[in-house]
Amino acid sequence: MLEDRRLAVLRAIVEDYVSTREPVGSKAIVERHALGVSSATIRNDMAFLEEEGYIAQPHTSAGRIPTDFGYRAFVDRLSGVKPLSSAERRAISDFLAGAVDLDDVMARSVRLLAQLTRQVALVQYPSLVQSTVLHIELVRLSESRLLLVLIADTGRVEQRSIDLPAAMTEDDVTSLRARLVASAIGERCSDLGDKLTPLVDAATPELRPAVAAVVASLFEATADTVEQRIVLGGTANLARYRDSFSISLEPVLEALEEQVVLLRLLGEVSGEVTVRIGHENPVEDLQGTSLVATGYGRGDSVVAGVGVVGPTHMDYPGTMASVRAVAQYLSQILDEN
Amino acid sequence: MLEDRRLAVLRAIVEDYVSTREPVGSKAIVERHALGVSSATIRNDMAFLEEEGYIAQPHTSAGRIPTDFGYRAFVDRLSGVKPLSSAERRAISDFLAGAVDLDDVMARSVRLLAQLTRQVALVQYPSLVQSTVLHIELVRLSESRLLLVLIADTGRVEQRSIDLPAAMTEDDVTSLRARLVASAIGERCSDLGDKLTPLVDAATPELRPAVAAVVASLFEATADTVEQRIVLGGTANLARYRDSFSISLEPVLEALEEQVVLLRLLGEVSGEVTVRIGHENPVEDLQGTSLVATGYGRGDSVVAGVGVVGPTHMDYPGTMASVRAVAQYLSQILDEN
DNA sequence: ATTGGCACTCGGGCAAGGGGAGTGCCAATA
DNA sequence: TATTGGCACTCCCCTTGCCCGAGTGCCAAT
Repeated sequence: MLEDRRLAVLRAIVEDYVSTREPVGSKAIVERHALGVSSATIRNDMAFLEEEGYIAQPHTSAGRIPTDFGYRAFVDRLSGVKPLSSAERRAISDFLAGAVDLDDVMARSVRLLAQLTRQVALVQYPSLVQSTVLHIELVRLSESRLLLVLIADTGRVEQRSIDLPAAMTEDDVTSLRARLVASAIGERCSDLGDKLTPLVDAATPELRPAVAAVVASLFEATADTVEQRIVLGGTANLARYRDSFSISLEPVLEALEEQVVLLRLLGEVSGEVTVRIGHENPVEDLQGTSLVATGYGRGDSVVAGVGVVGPTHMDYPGTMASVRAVAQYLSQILDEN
Repeated sequence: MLEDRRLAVLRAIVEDYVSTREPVGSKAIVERHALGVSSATIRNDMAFLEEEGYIAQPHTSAGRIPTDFGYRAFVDRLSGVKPLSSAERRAISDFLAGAVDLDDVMARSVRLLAQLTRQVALVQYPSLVQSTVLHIELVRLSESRLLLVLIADTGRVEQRSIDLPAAMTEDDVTSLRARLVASAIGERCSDLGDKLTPLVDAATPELRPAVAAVVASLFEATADTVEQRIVLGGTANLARYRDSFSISLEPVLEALEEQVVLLRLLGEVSGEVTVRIGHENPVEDLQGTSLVATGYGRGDSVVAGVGVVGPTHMDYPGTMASVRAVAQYLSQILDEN
């Protein structure tokens, strides 16, 4: 009861601060939220909430702002599910329906998510490790150079050009291609190692180095350290929050340009929407920001992540709804292929 | 003689302003540049330069800053060629040498250029229109879906999935693939139209719609309106210039996220390094910035552009040198393939 | 054409002061 | 015990006024 009202006060502070970006005073709460008590009571509650670490004062005689801990409580216990309007849902499906290939799907998604949330959006390409091989193609560029193309069932296409240790004839290439196709198609990319090493051993001595080079290249292309790609968009939205980040936004922009950092951010997504608030963030330069992310994939398996980075004082319910919705549509598109 | 000194004064103003980012006064010029005249003389020259529109005063009793027109004169008549240090050249070639495929080359180039110039870098993928077809692959995803893969000699790989109007058997696909390969390989992508329409007419009546769909998709993939891709990097560098842009940097970031805008910027590059200063810029939101760009390609033909966007008070000689150098290395890499 | 001298202008920095929002505490009350 | 009105207090922030100095434009002299 009393506890309930205190949480209601916390909710009011979070909501008001998110929308106005200014410290919230006891009087403002009484005016904007019908809590049925006086501002003095609110003040008592606020003193309590501050003691517990949910809120803080920028300086004496200013209103309160939520701490990271306060946002955490808000997200965990106070924010209901905020369904998207049907117009928004329509916009999403329309927007993604027109995509012609995977690159296009990724580009459109990131743009869409940035628009919906008005924040920086991240979308990860489906992981190769989780995919199966749909097709492998070898193209002979010259007598000692090959182009290797790997097509995965998730729509990803990887290419590598290979400098051969020894010349190969067109016939050599054709036969190798046939053998690769026979051994690899339908297999998981992560299993390619086991499936393809026999090919090297089975090759004639003079071709063995060349075959080894091709298999190694295929390996390399599917190794989980390199194969990850993340696109990001909506960085312009950061500029709108220029003064919201205690520090300047340069380190934030810098961090977001590092693929490694982005991978860490989206590395641990699951089927649920995950929220990392401020200091909970593993990346130091992003500890003034929050991350809302989730995974998408075919059926149950998560093949990649999608998410949003923004100021800690973001609209969590709305952002979570948008991220979840985009992830659902991405899963759906993947299923259709 | 007198004219010469006035230009020297302009050069001094541009150089000092670029390095300090503060209005340059007559006394400062006398101190930092050995022009052999007094500050009063410089003042007279400055009054003249201001009248001619080369420089301006932010307010009475402040130093002068160059106008766009002043920068233009500086670039056209005053800036010598600033050769890169051999260390820089080495860094460039080392940096680009490790790339495994075209995507990697593009990603590394943009990163490199952003680092060298400490500004926002743009690199355009080689245009398909200018390329020839190296290989075409058709993969049968299901009985009514195909994946089309087009490999160009510039290293570009385009993919499209196609919903067929009618089912095709594996044999149908194999034979169509053979015919496509026979007609298209070695041709310019822009000529594909002429070369492939006969295939549609030659197809059996029941397959004709399917063949038409494939050819249309191939068309679409090589149409010059869609096929352009530009990567950009180093946006964090914009934040360092936060206050340099008269306006805020949000519109700049926004403009840079529009592919259409980037295409306009790099659309008219030639073999020479081109500089667009402030208002000379065709994109309204970027009229507070300058563009330094050039083309790269195999031999004489320009297949794509590369460039840098930064504040008008940038180090033009240095930036031009970096852009030119990166373009040269890109051309070289293209040649090797 | 160049120079030294001089009056003038204007922006930015600094201190002082008032207004106001918001707080904490206390005594009174249901 | 929880709530409330009242009140004194604190500090931020905006405004005002002021001075300083950098930089200019002009002029008379060379």
